[in-house]
Amino acid sequence: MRTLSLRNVSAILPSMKIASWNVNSIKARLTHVKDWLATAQPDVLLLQELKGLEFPDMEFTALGYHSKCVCQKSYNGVATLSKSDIDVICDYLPNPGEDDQARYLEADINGLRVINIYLPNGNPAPGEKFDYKLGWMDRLYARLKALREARVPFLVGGDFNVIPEDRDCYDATAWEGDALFRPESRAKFRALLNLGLYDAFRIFNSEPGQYTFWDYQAGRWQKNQGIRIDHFLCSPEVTDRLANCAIDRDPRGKEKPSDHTPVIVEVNRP
DNA sequence: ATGTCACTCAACGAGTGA
Repeated sequence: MRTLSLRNVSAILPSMKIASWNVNSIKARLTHVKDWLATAQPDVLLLQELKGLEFPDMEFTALGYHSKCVCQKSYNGVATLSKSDIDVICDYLPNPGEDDQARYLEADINGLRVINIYLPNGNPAPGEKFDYKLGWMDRLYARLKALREARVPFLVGGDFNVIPEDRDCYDATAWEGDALFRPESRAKFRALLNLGLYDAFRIFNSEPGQYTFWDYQAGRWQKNQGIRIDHFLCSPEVTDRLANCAIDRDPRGKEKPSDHTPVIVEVNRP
């Protein structure tokens, strides 16, 4: 009798499901997140905008998830949940300066480098906050460039607070001048792509009207007047392993929802 | 549509950020 090689065993395992979700307060959204984990069953979930120092890690342990978080009082905050061990590489954007805000968590999970980001909003623009956003994007660029040069297969997911193209916005005119849509922000987003990264969603979907965020105000959700600002960018090695990328609109339609909804990628095992 | 939601301080609402 022949024994399966490790490679063959690996090949028959299901793909790894990795999701990202800006929850706009983990305290306010705990039930939503637990319910979604139970139905969607992702292997990894990247959370952004936790908005507090307390992170309910035991709630997720009870559901079979390890967790690592970077927290800050009142604002920002990111956490990575995973069914497998999380080996934290860095909990701040390392280069070429240091972060005073909780927006970055880089970790190895199942041999894959998974980076969770909450990119600064940057409004009002122009101004100090917009400058901070652009500087943060420069530092992200430097970090991802280093990973590319070191040939580290990775994916970076999270709330990028950037509308990449006109088709990612219900009304380009309405968003003109906004920090999420300004040419400077979009140019820096394209610079990330020019490192050789791929926008996972656009590998599998080309239609307009596909959004991840709808403002609470003015019935934007009911009218599907949203923007696509939550993304997964993948290095070429990971892009070659992509099985799918999709937006799950369901959580946005629940009672007391976050203004964002999850994005999910499926990555085949190597 | 000046439209909502969540945070904090200190309060029973105002200011801030998204």
